[in-house]
Amino acid sequence: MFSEDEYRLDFFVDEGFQRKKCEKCGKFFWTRDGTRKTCGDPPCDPYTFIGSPIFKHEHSLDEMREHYLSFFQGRGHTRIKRYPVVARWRDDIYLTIASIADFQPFVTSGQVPPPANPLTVSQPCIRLDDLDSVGRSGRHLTTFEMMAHHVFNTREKEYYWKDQTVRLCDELLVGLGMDPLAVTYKENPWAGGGNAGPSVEVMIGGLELATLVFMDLKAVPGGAIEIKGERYEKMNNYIVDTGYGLERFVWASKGSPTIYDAIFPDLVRKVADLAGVEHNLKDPEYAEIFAQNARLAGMVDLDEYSMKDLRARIAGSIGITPEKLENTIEPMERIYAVVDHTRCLAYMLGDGIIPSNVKAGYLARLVIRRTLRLMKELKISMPLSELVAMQIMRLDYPDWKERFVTIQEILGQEEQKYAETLEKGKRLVKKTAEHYRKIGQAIPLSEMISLYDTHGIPPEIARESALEVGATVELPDNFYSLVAKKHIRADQDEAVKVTIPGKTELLFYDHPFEQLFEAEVLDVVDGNVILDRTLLYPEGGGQPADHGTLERAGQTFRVVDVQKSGDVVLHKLDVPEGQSLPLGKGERVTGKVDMPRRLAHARHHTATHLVHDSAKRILGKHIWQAGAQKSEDRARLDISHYKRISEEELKAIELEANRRVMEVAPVDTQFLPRTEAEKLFGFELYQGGVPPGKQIRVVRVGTDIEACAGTHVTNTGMIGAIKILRTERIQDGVERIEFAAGEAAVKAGQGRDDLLGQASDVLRVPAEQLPRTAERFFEEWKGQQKEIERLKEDLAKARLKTLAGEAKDLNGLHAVVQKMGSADIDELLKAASLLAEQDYVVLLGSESGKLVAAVGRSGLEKGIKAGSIIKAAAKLRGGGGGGKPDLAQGGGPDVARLDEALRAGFEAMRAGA
RNA sequence: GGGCUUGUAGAUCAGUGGUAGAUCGCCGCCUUCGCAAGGCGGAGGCCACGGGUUCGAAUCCCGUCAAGUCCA
Repeated sequence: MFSEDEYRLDFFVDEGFQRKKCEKCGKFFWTRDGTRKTCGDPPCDPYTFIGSPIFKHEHSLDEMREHYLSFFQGRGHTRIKRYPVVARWRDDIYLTIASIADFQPFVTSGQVPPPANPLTVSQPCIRLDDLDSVGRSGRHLTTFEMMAHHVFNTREKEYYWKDQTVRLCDELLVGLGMDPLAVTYKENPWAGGGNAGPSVEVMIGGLELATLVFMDLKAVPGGAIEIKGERYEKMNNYIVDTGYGLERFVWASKGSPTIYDAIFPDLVRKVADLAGVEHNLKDPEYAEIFAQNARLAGMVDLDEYSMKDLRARIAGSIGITPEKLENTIEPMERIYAVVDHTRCLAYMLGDGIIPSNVKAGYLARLVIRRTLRLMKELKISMPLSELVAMQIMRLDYPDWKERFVTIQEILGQEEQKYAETLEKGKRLVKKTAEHYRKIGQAIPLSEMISLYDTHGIPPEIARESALEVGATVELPDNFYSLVAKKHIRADQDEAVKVTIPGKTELLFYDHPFEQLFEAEVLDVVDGNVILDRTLLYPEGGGQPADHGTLERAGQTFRVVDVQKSGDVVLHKLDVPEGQSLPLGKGERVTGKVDMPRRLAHARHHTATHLVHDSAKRILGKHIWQAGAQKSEDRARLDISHYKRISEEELKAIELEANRRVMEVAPVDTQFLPRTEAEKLFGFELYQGGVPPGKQIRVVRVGTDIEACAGTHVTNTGMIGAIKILRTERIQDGVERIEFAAGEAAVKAGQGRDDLLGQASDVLRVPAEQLPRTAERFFEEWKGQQKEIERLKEDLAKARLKTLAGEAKDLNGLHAVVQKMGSADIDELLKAASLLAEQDYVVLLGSESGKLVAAVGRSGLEKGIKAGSIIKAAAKLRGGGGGGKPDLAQGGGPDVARLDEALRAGFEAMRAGA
């Protein structure tokens, strides 16, 4: 917790603010209003701005954003462009959830200077935590713009801190026409993402318009300060992190019943029209329903209160029946949600998320499917892509409009895919429901969970289908929030890295083709040699470690692995287990790089950049690298793409990549300050993940520019050739391309020639005729299989008479026990079953070890079982058998003992009869 | 990254170790002026692929490929 001193600002004193304790929640707040007793935050205070706006003039989103940014620009801040809503520069979150997320982790940690200081930005953010409340509460959104001014102070230079931050905020609000007595600044310690600090919430009319965070603590185990159960200590840099809700500012300026009516009234009207819902806010009684709904929903958390209770309270307070309230409000809730979700999708897809069953793509699919369900409930038949198009058109992003064809295709495909999943699901539910109806039970919850978990059938839809057969299921109100909440955070690698002090000079960047180097042993750690300088490349960026040797006084040691740890490079030597390292501190060694291996890696690495660039040209701008791995004889590149890559596309990519090889284009590498590199080349730099540090290495191969620490050839011609080997779909929305470069490409081609050669040898035709010949052989083979089948049938019929003639009497039954030469199991089965049809008891055996028994009607009546006959007979051949009472088969490896087996079988028949 | 599920006729699916099935669709014949419906008959299956276990595998086990889905 923070003391009062943290919040006692000159500004508050100058302006005559008083610090008070809220009589409802007990929190401290600052106000100019001497009579105020509560903190201003619901539920301590209700919404009062609905119907009576906080600001003097109505503003649209664009107007308010511009007003805000130019306000701060005029007060010494640099306006910067928004970041994408996909947090590609982060590995701990998928989506940009706040403006400060743009600057984490490297700017906030002080490793990298900010793009400007102080700065202002309006950052679109996506949060899916409260997905279920969107549309219902009147205030929740999946997508919002967080307007912000940020300051990154250090011990050396402070721009401004708490006082000026609050002063600017107050000036902005007063400038917009706020009543100075209405605002409260509520004290609220803030913590998140490994940082913490004091903060104030800016409340007016019950609405939280902004949060001003003063981040000056970082999480440290055992730190001196405790907040919300975590230990923290002071940072050397301290950051002003503000967040002003653009949409809330617009809402506050209009005082509309809901935030949705304030920020996109045009689209709400359009979607309402499509759904055939009359939405007339000019009707005071009608508008009051939504206003009251928003006021009361503002007071509660939908997780805690059930919707039903809330509805009853609202209906009571307006004086209408809950039914009327529901009929009025429910369709509009869906319409609001559709408008909100389509804006969310515009941002997600516009910024390049490909829907998938994993990662950020899954979040996109979650929203897509939710929207489709809402549209279906509203009976809107328009394609989803058209609704998203409307959102894109009202935003000023030209590149999105350019990319719309792709977005349209993606959405169309998702819509179709979901329809198929539901269609399949409904059949499955009906079958399941049918089963439980027959045994007179309701469908158990476990079954419903399995339907959702395994087959993706939402419980509402399952219940609907099940109802047609007759079963009910309970469904918690916040089902989807629970799902999304679990999704929002990415995996965080908790592996604690021990940094080893010292620094190894990396020689391979400046001298990529030198083989020999002299070095001194700095240290030996855990069996690894640390040198003061090295030419050996440590594993990283999907490129495996170099191999080579270290030599000392005529003794040579093989280097089998090279890893980077902090600023040092560890060389693992091939030393038998249990033996200590033969090298010691301070010794001089001569190192040598295994050059063929290094070159193979370099070729594959540069080739990876070319294949990536070609894929982008052929498939579209939505292509991002999702991973890559190189080796000596092949490399693989994973790219985001929404459908399988066709043969033609693959060939086009291969050709395009090889054209770049033939152009013999130079490969440029340079170290640039991170912020400058980002400014010059954008986030497309980060294809292979985000490298740490101030300086990043930028590799330019033709039109492809990436941040990359790997070793490359110096021009594309050195690659020689690129041969694409195959593609694989490693996830929905991620395609893997495998290819070989250089010698490996030639060898891969030769390998394929070998396959063709071997196949043509077998069929004795030239390779050109292989497809035709193979097809002919396959067709002929199928025809012959059928012919054989028919012949066996005929053969069995032909033998029937002979076999029947050999029948022996067995207590009034006709028994046939015969050897059938080398007949196979099918022939035996056919003959035996034909005989059984004519009421014989049959046991047939072949020299190949097979036995078949069959029993006709009379035999069955006497209780003779074919299975018992077979078991007795097969036992003699060292095997077993079984089947149904009227037909059984068996056999054993002891093929010679056919006569004995038949005799034993006959005995079993006699015993049964 | 992990879990679960699936792959059988053109389509949808039965088939839990013993001769591969149903429905729809397709073809032919009957009926009709013609069409639909109906009746009769027929074609159509490397049971995804490769191994293993077994006398015997669509079925059990392992692997590969393809697909669906939930979660991190």
